[in-house]
Amino acid sequence: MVDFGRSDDVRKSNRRRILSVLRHHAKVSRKHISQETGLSASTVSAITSELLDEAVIVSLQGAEDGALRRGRPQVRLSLNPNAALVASAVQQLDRIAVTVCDYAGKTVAEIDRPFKAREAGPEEFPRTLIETISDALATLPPGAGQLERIELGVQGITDVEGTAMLWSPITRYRNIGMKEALEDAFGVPARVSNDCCMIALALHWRDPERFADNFAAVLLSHGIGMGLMLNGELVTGIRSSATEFGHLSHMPRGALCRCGRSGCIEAYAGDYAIYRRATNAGSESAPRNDIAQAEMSGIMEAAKNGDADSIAAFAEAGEALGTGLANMFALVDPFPVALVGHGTRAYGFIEGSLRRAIGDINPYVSGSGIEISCFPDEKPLIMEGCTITALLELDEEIARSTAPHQKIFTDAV
Amino acid sequence: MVDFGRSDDVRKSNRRRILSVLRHHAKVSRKHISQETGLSASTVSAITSELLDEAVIVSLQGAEDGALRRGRPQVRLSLNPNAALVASAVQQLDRIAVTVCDYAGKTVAEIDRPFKAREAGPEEFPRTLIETISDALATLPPGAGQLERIELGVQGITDVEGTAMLWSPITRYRNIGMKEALEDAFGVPARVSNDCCMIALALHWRDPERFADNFAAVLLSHGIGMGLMLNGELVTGIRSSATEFGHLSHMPRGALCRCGRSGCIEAYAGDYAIYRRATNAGSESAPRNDIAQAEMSGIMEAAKNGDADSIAAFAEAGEALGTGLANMFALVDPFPVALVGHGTRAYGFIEGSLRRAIGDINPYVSGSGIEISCFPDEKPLIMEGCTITALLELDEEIARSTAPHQKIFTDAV
DNA sequence: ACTATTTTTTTCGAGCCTCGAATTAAATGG
DNA sequence: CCATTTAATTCGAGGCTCGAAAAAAATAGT
Repeated sequence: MVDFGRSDDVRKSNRRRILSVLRHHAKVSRKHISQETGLSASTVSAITSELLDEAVIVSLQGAEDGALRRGRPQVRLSLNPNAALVASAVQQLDRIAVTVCDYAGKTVAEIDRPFKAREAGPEEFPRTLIETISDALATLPPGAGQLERIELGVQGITDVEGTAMLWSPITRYRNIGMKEALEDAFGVPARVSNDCCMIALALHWRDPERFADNFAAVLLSHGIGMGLMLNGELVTGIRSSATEFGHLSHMPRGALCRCGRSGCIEAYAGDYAIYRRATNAGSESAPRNDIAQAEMSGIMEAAKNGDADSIAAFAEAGEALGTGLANMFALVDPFPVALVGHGTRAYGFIEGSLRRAIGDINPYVSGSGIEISCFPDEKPLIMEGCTITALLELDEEIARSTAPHQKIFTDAV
Repeated sequence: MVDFGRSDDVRKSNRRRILSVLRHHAKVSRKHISQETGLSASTVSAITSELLDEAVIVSLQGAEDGALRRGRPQVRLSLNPNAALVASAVQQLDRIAVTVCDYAGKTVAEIDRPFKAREAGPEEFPRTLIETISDALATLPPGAGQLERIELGVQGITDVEGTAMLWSPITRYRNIGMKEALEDAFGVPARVSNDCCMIALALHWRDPERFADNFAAVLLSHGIGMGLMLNGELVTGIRSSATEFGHLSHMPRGALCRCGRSGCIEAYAGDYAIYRRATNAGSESAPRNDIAQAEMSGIMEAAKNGDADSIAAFAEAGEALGTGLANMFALVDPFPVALVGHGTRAYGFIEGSLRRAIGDINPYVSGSGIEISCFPDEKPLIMEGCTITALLELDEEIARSTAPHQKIFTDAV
């Protein structure tokens, strides 16, 4: 329950709703906002003129699209691109990417450069990031808005407050603080989030029909991650970021996981697990962490040519994923699933056993009824998720910052 | 985000907050309410006098407790017991219990009588319930309030709307509608909920320190159930009621579960599973569903005397439960756990392997750090959960029903 | 060219609601 | 019996939303 008592909280809430409409639709008239929110035309008029004064939105003259109709034309309103800038960043095993977007969501600068995470010391993570963001900002023309927020997506575990990478597969260092360094460098709020959570937010934003209030995004990569949305809210841990789907127990006392335990889903479905099984290396053998994409392609090729071990490797991966999903479905009923990352290239070899495991474990669910879609490239999704997160936070802040309404009276006639 | 636009929504919200304070503390002064809610004294005065007019609350004269202090004494306010009645019911395998409480939460009538669920036809479930509630109401003196709500707790799966028992271990019939029959019979809103959810709510209400915003209640009985609270909200399925914790996969292709699948947690930790393992009956043998408490006590006795199979039975149960809990902890970080039901009598035999499994699977969590408490008797908890649910719904309805404030002017002097 | 019509947006007054200040109420202490 | 202290109520100010009326800005028709 929202905690509000005074009546200007009503104004804040209505500002929020109006900004939300503007965030969803590029150009909307006051009329449209009024219909969408259920607020009266007078209220919409009052709030939008406030937002115009604050230069949060702009009104677009002319450029009327569509048939000319009789009557006073609707004035289209839009978020003011120059109201702010947000920086989104993705730090991965081998690359670092930064995107700067304006307040209307358009990308205005992009950098994607190599970064050797394994060889980097703990202080290099924030430092490289600060450098890259600075470089991206330097490319902007002087007229652009001010940077207002930074959002970073990384693999691994972060704390719910978004201050640090508690653990990440891309480095052996723990507890690398990011938030504070970024905030000190740029003087604006920053957060670090789990990549899978960002992917889920991006999908929810991209296709709210399919990825509505309940769905999961599963990242199939060297490891296995999940971003889970339930009731329209991202599920995070109580203290740490993510639903560690990859480390659910699939098979007690089973295959060795790179986390050191046995029988995790990842120990069957991660790249290293598939590689290990396909090369018949024994489920207790140490996970390799330097498997090239070409090697995975080789296994797919072998499977295509009927190699029994390769086929079994993918089948066991599918079974582990399916069992894990079935467990999720037992907890909260079935929901659509997005598979993301390069692991989806082998979807053809995985799907059968995955669906069988879902069906096996939960007979109330026809295994084939689950909607599964694949997105091979995770990076743009992570980036999009970071951007939308930053923008929505900004919207929230703007909605809340309602200065006491002051009318200015002048003596002049 | 709460959807509110008009300013009387503020009043509704503040009514809600004041009612919430009154629900938590038996006798509170306006002063205290003002401090607790942060609302001004004048607002509290206005709203409480409204609530007094509506006879939702009463003001207690005299009966001052504590030291007499200088100054005008605080007037204690309380919820008006006669404002309403709510009926709570628990329908189990062998008994049906009904409790009627007044609006202040005091039990005013109770019935607990035998009911043979296995032999009952589908229509007997609502019918027996209606009879028992009627009988309970008949014992009340005429001055008592009006029945306003009915809340039923049952084992098994219900739909999120609370209309029907979709599946329950106490009967072979599916999809037994309860809500409509009860509403038709008594003319007030009714709901049917999963028993474990009610247990979780009761614990949250009883001991908000220990069972705060994140915890789980696990029912150890013939089957295994879970009520899960995250971020202060009960987790339910998308369509059906409950976190089917008992049917998470513990061991793929493992022991036969009474649900027909293999390897569920319940197939290791339910009474029938412990019995099966202790009697060395083979993990594929059909579950017995008529195991008496005495038989379970016998197994505990045997374990106490060193019987290897009995000890193994409990140890395997603990491992299955621990693995399941570790999976939950991987999803949302560790949280306190309440074990509920007669299965907790064997906690001494279960704890070791349970904690080992938690530690095994999640090394970040010292297995012994998880707070586990036992509540052998589940029935009063289910009942309490039903009552508090009904009362809170009533509070919500009363908070919302703010008639347009009408001052009555009379001509008389 | 000019007026009627249509549609959108703004302005204005009424009605709620909360708050702080002032007032009233109800007790104790000397 | 009056001063003091604390609680509760009353009253006016200010903010907010809403509906009605007015103003603005276009087209349609003569």
